[in-house]
Amino acid sequence: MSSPSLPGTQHVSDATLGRLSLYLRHLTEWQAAGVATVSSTRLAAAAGTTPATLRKDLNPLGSHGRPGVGYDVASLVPVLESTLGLTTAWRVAIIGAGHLGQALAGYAGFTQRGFPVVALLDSSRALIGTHVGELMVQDATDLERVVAAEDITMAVLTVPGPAAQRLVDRLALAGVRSILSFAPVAVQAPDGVHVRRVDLASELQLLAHRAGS
Amino acid sequence: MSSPSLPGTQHVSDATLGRLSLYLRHLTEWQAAGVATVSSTRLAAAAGTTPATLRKDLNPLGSHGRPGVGYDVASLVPVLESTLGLTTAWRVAIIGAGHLGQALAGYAGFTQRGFPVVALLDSSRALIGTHVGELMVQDATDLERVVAAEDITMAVLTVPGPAAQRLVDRLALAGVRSILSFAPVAVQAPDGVHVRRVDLASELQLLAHRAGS
DNA sequence: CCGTGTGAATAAATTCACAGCA
DNA sequence: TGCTGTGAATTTATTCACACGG
Repeated sequence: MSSPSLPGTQHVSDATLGRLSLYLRHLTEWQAAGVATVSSTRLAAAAGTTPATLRKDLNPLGSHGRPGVGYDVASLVPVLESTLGLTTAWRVAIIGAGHLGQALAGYAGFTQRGFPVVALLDSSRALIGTHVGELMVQDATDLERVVAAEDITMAVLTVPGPAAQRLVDRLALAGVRSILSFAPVAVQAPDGVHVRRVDLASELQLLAHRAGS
Repeated sequence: MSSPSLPGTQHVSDATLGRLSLYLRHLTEWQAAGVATVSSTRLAAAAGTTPATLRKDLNPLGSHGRPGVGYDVASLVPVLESTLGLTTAWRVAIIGAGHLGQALAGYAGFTQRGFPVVALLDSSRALIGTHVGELMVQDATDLERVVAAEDITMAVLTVPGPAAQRLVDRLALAGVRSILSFAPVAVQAPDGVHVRRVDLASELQLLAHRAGS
């Protein structure tokens, strides 16, 4: 499945990407506050990691730090944005307008960080046609039409486990290649379609284990 | 009931725990369906991992599989529940009654999997006193009193980044040792207090990167 | 002096391979 | 024959240590 790294596109691991996202968040904050340079020690502390890890993370993106000074904030921000794929205009659809789906539709964090939610779908008669914030819940039967009409490039699945696989199949067929699923089941997707799973109850169980030991 | 009499709790990694949670989910489903035994191949497929990894995951929990047959479902379920800390009665408070907090308060998945939400707090005058499902939003100023009165053992933080650290400090001081934070900032906690961070926008950025490469 | 960039060392997680039991 | 349990090998991630530039 993994294609050899194309010239210019160094491989960046998932663990690293998660941290890059945090780095970017702090850098934009500091950029707005007028901070010009930042040392690896300071940025690492803000992101909850170590200076060594941070430098390793930033290394494959090119040299944007000056010895004795630190990293140039203004120079680093666009590089991170580009690496994280924020140069493309993403358009997100949320499938499943239950509690979680409605909340994510109204969650300002998504839009703020470059992922505007432009459609909300559900299969329940009771929900279709109702309004959640500025969005109207659309019929999940029309998934393919909505994806095309709204130019959806990313989907968030907040549906019960059993419904997830079928929706992933339909989304993939409709051309959506990035899917974030909250369903607590493993799903399969064709090559080129990326599914990432977040299991909230699982996170609580992990905490429960640690507290018990 | 029969807690594993092995005195030393073997170390189980975070990566493994995340998978154990998924295994448990499928096992309870199959147990209800009357399935008696399951092979590592089948369970691994359902959880989206490999048989070898699954056997390694289950190994430190003791031998519950029989060669040539597979794992005994009824025997494995309680072991996983015990390992994941589901034998204690957890009581969850959600701090922050914004979109995300309200959704999680009404999210059935938490209660279903052993983590009932029994309190919802916020600092906004406009929200205090309003009802979300069966819960009334309480004043975050009273955090310490609510933790004691409701016997809170776990907290979910759905507050803006800048507010997170202060609340972690107060929760730790009030005796809460397990915290799940949705704030996109690193927080520090004293020894014995576990904080796990989930950054939803970060998950989308990870997908965005993969799609761009 | 600081603080970056990076090779070397260490630690962790995953995969392989196979002996042995039902 | 099928499938577990587990040591060994491999891949991946993190930490250490230090040469070199401002």
